Amino acid sequence: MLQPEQQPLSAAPVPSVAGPLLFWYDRHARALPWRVSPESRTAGTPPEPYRIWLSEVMLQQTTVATVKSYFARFVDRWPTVGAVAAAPETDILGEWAGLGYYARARNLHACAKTVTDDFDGCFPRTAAELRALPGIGEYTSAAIAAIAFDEPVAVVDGNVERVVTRLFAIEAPLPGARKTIRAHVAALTPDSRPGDFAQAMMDLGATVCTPTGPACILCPLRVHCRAATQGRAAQFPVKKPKAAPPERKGAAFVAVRPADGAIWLRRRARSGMLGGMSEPPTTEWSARADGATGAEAAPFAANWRYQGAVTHGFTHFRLELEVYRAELTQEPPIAGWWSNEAARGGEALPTLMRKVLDRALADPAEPRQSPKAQPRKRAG
DNA sequence: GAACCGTGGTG
DNA sequence: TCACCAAGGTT
Repeated sequence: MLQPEQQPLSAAPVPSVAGPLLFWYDRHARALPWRVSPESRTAGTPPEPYRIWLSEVMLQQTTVATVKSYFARFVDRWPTVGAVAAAPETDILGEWAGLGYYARARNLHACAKTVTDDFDGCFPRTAAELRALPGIGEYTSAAIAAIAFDEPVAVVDGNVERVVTRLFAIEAPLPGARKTIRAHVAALTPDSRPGDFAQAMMDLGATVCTPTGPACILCPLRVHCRAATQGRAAQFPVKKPKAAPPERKGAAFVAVRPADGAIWLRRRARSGMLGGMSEPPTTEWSARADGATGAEAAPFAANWRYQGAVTHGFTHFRLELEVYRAELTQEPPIAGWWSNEAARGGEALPTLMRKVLDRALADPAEPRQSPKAQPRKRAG
């Protein structure tokens, strides 16, 4: 059913977009570690499905700049999907630590095992089949199918949404406008070079049709773009406003073994926040008013001393954790393990927990304001 | 649909 | 300081 604010697809500049966009892409495509250049592609070098899959999962809600170093370490350590499948899940989580959205890492491992066990180590070649694999949704299935296997499917990510809402000056707010956007992309996608078309749309969104200050003067599509024609590009996409995230509060307890400075860690539940990742023992993270804090909330008795608090912003709430420290000569009466400094770089510690450890181990003379976690250090 | 799930960069 | 954003998926 066509909504009043939607334009009929017949009004779309469909035939003239793919040509100039691919012409632009052949000259301005970004060089990325998982990408085969347009020239090599034309010369017959296909992209490796394994590298496309891995990069696409890492790139979910994550910037190219952040992904590059993680991608390099992953493919160096696990060169094939079979190698990922054969690795213990804790190793995958350890290599993913700091990248966020840790369900991606668990699903990545599950997906690798499915591809290895049920598909003889070869990724299925259609978006519909890929869509059934763990961690591969609407976007990622289309992206892999188009880029690795030349299937002409609509690939819609945040970049494409921005480009399309500007091209057609779509006034309806996201996420409601997604169906309309998808229909436009499907109509624009060519049967020839669908993978390059998808990557070209995303490159355009990342480098020219940017969220703020779009460089319309450099855009190969500006003559087709309604928003640019009206001088309103930066006004799109329209988004539904979100409520401010609530605050939660809790406490973290860092037990230190004086002999070698090792710290007692445990593994979080596989589901929920930071699922499967490592941490020093923490309380539940409750609403700010009734959060369990103070040394009384500790999982076992010790000479806990307050070391200051750390704050951390998650997608849907902000957290303040009080940090307590105690020296222990005996093993604590709860499940876990000692992790010394040499082992700590390889632990699956999320950024929040690295902030907690930094706070707990900081020199008491240091000011307690610095909220940044130290950059991740790795053993070996 | 909407809530849940991380983190780092940027204005 | 803060709000927004980034190659989204699952429940």
